[in-house]
Amino acid sequence: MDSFTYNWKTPNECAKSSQQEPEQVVSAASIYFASEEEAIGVEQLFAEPEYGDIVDTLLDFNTCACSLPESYTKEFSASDSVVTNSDRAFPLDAVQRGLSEVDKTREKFLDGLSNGYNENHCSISCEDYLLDIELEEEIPTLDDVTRDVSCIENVNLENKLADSEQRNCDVHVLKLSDASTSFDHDALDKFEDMSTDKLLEVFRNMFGHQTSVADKQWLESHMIFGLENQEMSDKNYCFPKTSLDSSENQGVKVLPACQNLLKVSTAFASIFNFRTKPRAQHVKRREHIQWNSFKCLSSAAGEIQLDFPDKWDSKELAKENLKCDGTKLGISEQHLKCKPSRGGFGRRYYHRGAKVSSQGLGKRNFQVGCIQIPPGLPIEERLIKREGHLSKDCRANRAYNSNIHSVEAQDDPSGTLSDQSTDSSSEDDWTIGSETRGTNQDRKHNKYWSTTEVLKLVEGVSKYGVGRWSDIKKMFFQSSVHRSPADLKDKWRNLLRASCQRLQSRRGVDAKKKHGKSRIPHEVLNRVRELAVIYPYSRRHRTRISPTASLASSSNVESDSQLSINEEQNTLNLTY
DNA sequence: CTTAGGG
DNA sequence: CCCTAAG
Repeated sequence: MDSFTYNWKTPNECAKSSQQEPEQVVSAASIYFASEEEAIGVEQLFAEPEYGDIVDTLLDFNTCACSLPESYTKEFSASDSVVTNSDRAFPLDAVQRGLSEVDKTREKFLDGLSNGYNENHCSISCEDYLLDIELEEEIPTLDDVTRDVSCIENVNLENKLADSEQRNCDVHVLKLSDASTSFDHDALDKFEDMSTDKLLEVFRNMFGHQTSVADKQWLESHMIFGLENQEMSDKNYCFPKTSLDSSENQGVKVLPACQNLLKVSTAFASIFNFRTKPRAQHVKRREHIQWNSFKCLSSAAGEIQLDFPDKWDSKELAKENLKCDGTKLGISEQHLKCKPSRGGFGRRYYHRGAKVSSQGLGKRNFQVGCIQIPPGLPIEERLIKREGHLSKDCRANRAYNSNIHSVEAQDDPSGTLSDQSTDSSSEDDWTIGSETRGTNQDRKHNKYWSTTEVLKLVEGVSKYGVGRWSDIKKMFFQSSVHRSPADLKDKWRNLLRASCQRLQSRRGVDAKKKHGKSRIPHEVLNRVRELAVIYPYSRRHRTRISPTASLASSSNVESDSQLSINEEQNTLNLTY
């Protein structure tokens, strides 16, 4: 897997997990400073008295400027890469030596560091810190790759990424080498002839600040490293952006390990970039610096495992999103209960059901709690009427309750579309809901549509067209009991609205950000618009609105749906 | 039974 | 998400 595995955990957690997950232990050194200033920053941090011990034992700044993980060195060494140079790599044996000596100091250090930092504080700080760094615009994350898929086949993109890891490494090495071809290595030789004082002066001129370290070898290596970084930044090199186009996905060029490496180094650049960051900002982030620096250094000693924070892990992020959805679900349902407009029929109706239930009719009432009973009829009559008027959904749910497992056993016949996460979670929710619905569940399924489901819907519409909802349901949503054809229709209507709104917001002021990021990828919405042009949403609606009417009303204020219909008509008029 | 459309 | 009208 990745050469870099960072556990952003507190010391205690790390100590525990290091025993539980030994396979995640990285090779001894796993810091890679993207810039000279990063290294200096760490050095300055540990130059402070309270960290003096740890500096001497953990990091040997006299002998190295940066460190690379063993696997990384192996991978790149054959290609004459910029970043691999043995005299700049962290001496592994030194680290391991320090490892045995450092136990007591480390404990002391951990105590000192965690003083005033409870675990929550640490994690929050890390998160805040990470949020503070704006990296996403520059580097596409793995999550972006998997989220911004434009068609369903790309769901397995992650696997492709993993499979092509080695190949892409070569690509990167080549690029890196290219970036350094113009680098004047001969100029570096003169460093050897310089005195230490001269080197210090050159160092100061080169990096803009004085170093407290006067070791000649250290200075040389730092300057070489800085020059090379300068070279790379002059070239404005960045990792190739991943194309979201499905036709190019076979050659995904972002290597996760390298990507993460870049992120880590960029993060450090952000921390230790004293020249570009205002002083106040630096001071403000001091606690972050200490904590993150500690983590990196500890990981260099192979003691503390560092994991990538959730923000960088697409799977974890997806899980978080699911969790968030669940939370939102709860909130929204609570909210719905309090909303007078919506709560109207559902809650009142439930109270009637409870009355009936108290008269010995038992659990059935929970199951029909969603059916509206005409008031005034005797209870028995109401029940009979209810049975006759049982909606499709309620019948389906009843059947579902009677044989949950058999329904669950059904699988998606298409086989290409797995919606396990949403299905299982929603079904779990539903199982719970059916037991407790009497008290706090008015609506049967207030389950948010996942991106996968939206993709399936788009796929279905593109295959069958708009209007054949039951066909789409049979074909793509057979395993999703809680998505009725009407739901698909409703969702399509909402998607249409969303895509239209997005179009409008792009024209004018981008007010969408107020409501947070839409989870629906742009590509999907674009596809929805395409399909809306091909398959007009409503034939009835179209015939109802005459072209003259649309022209007459075009100057007036219109609702989004009407506007979208009119837009479709205009497009259709143009194309036909 | 399915769909469109309103709420 | 639910309901109703219409086919």
